[in-house]
Amino acid sequence: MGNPLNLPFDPIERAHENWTRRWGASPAMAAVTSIMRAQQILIGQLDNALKPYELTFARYEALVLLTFSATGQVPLGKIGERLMVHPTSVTNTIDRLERQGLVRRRPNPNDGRGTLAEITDSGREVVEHATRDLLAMEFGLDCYDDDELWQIHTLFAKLRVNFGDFPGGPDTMREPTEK
Amino acid sequence: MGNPLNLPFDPIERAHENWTRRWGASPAMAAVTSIMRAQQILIGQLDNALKPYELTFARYEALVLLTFSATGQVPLGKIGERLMVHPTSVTNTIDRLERQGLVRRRPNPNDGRGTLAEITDSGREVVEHATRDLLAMEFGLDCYDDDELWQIHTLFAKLRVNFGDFPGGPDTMREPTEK
DNA sequence: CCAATGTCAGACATACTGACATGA
DNA sequence: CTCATGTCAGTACGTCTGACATTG
Repeated sequence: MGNPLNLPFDPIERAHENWTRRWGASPAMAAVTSIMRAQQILIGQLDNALKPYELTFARYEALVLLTFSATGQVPLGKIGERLMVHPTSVTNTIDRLERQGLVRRRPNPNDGRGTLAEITDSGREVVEHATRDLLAMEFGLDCYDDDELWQIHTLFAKLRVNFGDFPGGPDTMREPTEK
Repeated sequence: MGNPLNLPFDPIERAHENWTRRWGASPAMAAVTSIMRAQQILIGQLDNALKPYELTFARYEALVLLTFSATGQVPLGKIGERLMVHPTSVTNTIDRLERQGLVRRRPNPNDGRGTLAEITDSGREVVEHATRDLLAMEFGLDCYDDDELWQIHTLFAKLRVNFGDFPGGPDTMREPTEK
């Protein structure tokens, strides 16, 4: 349901009221539901904006990652790590990008087991255009000012640290310490 | 990838640095990526907690909605509306719940075209247990205090209003006005 | 021998499209 | 007649598991 609901009321608020009546207030429940819907809205907006390029947001992210590398080549394993996706998903994503001619597979010269994904000229071109489009729509977050966007980022960094994505602390977090 | 990444650095922060170097700072890009990862983490935690009951979070939500109804019956269309999912997804969800014996389909006596989903006794039992488990883990958001949870809810209500889910304004939003 | 890399097959969840039967 | 409700078939995408060949 990547379409606006157009309801006369807030379905999440409504659910939370019923919930409270039954099991007691749970701000966590309300928050989780909000996050789920937000993600659903955003992925819909992004995939829609990328449709002209026959990209999904996942494939777009992979392409962008490749342009960040000096050589335009990245081992598949590292792609999965950086994009936080499963190895088999990487295989799948690169398969599609390769079929579209945006990426090429190459044997990794430094590791006979490994494979590199290399972005093609066509891939670089597509990334530039797609990025312009996404920036123009502010990634679907145009209703927020920079302060709020930063708030979101900070808020969820906490969740990711708590989950174990990365250690947190002054070295990996943005909050400037004395340094 | 519903597992902790265990990286020595924050991959999102890293991506944002590269991004900034290439296209200029985009807090929206950082925020979107954070939201995506947060959702991925949460859905993993929730589905994991619900595994003993052979439920996904989506199916759990449907069950909860049914318990909110006085009669335990809700038309399929209304389920889709409240849970913000596609009609065909509702059919699918109810199919599975029915196969599990947690829900029964009944013809809608008030509308010959329609179908009601009715929760079974077994379904009610499962919801109670599952809910206890989810509350115990605070829906995966145990790293936040009530203030932060409320902040999340408010922040994303803005996005949902902006997208067109519901009108917003004092009647549908929590922010108390003079009334 | 053990560990890591990537692929493949298969299962599952969700979303969406288009077509359809039924009934309001 | 038109519109709404729900189902079905088919497609796409992403996740995950388990098995596997290859190489470090």
